Formats: sequence, C-alpha cells, structure tokens
Amino acid sequence: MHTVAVLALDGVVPFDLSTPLEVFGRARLADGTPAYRVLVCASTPEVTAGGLAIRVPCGLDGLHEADTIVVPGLADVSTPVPPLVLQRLREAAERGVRLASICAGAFTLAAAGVLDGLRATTHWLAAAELARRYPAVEVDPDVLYVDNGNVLTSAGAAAGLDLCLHMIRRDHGAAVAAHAARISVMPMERDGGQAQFIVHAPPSAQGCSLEPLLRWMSASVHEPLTLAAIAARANLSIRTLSRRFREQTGTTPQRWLHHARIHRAQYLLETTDYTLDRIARQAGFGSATTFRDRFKGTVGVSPQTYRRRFTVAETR
DNA sequence: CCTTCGTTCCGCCATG
DNA sequence: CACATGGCGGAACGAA
Repeated sequence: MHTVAVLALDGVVPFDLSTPLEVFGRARLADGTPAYRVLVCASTPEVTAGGLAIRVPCGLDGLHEADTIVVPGLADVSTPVPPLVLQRLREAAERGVRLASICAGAFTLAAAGVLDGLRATTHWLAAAELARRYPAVEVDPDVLYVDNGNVLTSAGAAAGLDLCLHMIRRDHGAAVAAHAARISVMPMERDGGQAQFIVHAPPSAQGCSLEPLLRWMSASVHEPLTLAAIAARANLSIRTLSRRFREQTGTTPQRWLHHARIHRAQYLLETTDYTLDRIARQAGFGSATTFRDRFKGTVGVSPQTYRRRFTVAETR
C-alpha cells in the first residue's frame, strides 16, 4: 500500500497539517479498503501548531517508509528548518520519493534545494518572498498547484485539498479521487472544471465572471467549439473574450477547452469500455489519431496505457 | 515524418 | 486624460 508521511514541524499550520491527514486517510479504493497508509512524522515528540500542542507518534524515521512526503506550511516562514530534516528531504528526493508541499510548505522544500530549477507555487502573499529567497525556483502565484512529477507544490491552504485530490487521481484514477472529494464535500473540479487554474474573481462590478461560460464549455466539449461560437455565447467579441480568459483563468480559451476534453476522455477511459474512436468523438477530438497524439502529449501516456493503469485496480 | 491549410493568440492601434 | 473595447495582421499552432 502507498504510504503517505506528513511532516509536522514545530510551528506547523494546523489546517495545512490536517488536510492531507483527512483526505488521504479517508480515501477508499473501489472495494472499500483504505487507499493509503498515513503517518505523521516529526523531529520532536511534541510540536506546537497554532494554539495547540500536538504529540506526534512517529519520528523522522517514518520518512524512510514513505512513498509520498507531504510538507505543510509553517505559520512563520522565517522559522529555520532543522538541518536533519532538510537532509532527509534531500535523501528522499534522491530515492525518487514524491514530495508535495501545501501553502508555505514550499519554503521548506526550497530550503532543502529540491525545488531548484523547477516551477513552484505557494500562498500568494508569500510568493514574492519565496522568489526572492530562492532565485533558482520559478515561482508562479497564479495556479492552484504545480505538478513536476515527483515534486509538487500548492498555493494557499485550500489549494492543498486540490493538490491532495490531484495526487489521488494520479495514483488511483478519477473515480477514487471523486469519492475522496465527496467525503470532503469538495467539488472534484472547481467551477468551470479546470482544477489547475485559479479563477480570479473579477475586480468588482467591472466585467463579469466567466464561470457560467466555463460550465457551459465543459458541458459542450463533445461539440466542435470555435472561438467565434464561444464568444457569441458569452456576448463578447473574440478579442475581449481572450482578454477575460487570460485575466480570470491565466490561460487561453483553446488551451482551457483542450484540458476539459482531456479530463472528459480520462473519465470515459476509466469508467467505460468504449472504443478509443468513440471516446475521441465524445470528448470532442476530431479523430482517434489526433486524440491519441494530444492525449499522450498532455498526460504523458497513451490512452490505452492510461486505461489499463486504472482498470486493473478496480477488478470486479 | 512532412506539408498544407484553417484557426488561434496577442501586440498594436483607432475608437468610444 | 485614463480606460475599456474590438478590429487587424502576422506568427504560431493544430488538424488531417
């Protein structure tokens, strides 16, 4: 079973700490068995967390058993991290253990050097400070989380939930993740369907939110949507639509739509035995060949490999 | 793998 | 003047 170790340092933010405990701890496979074993590890038997004192059962040795180490943020990002902890994180990275930070936890990962040369995110209030202290890290404050494969970072506290669900989806597929999301009363996909991108609220009365449009788009992925059609639906000119998209989602209409289509395809691959041809059509790809090509390009594996990876676990 | 052709994106700028 | 809009054109991209 996949073991998740959560690193509880002195001064940890209780919310950041409890998010992975709850989400991974409650995740269940299709047959009802726990999907993860969750450990809490600390370098001292007791840590303070907000106004709490928490007894931590497991020492740093627990990190040796981990397949994933989750690093929650510290309330004060200037708190020095014990050198031994940094050492253990570096060793874990070299072993290929997956490292994930929540909120200001990115500072801990950065201090260990495992973010060097990678894109990363953190709480938006702390993003500038992270970039200043660790110039080798490419800080992007405009996404909910960044997935570098074995090193993942997430933005403010609530984005830690998105990141945990994202990892569950990677490990066990969308169905298990959707169940975990339901347990947390958390929408699997944020309004509009693209979990990766923060939808910035419009500044005020100026302009209106794209969310209804995004919902419509994700419900219409099977249709060949052109920019002109989308703009018409929103009663905006093409030029203004493009601008709103960049402001509110950080991406372009076509890229956003592409991700929505990939998501739909992943869902169909996992939950049905439709042919690739049929899935390609229902997800809005012009042909099975372009579907295969684009799927591999974005997800990293072919549709067939993806399907096999997630249907074997759910034998019935 | 390459080529062809339509679409999309974005800086620029005139306009309201 | 500050600001938002939307059309234009070329470069980049994606479909087949």
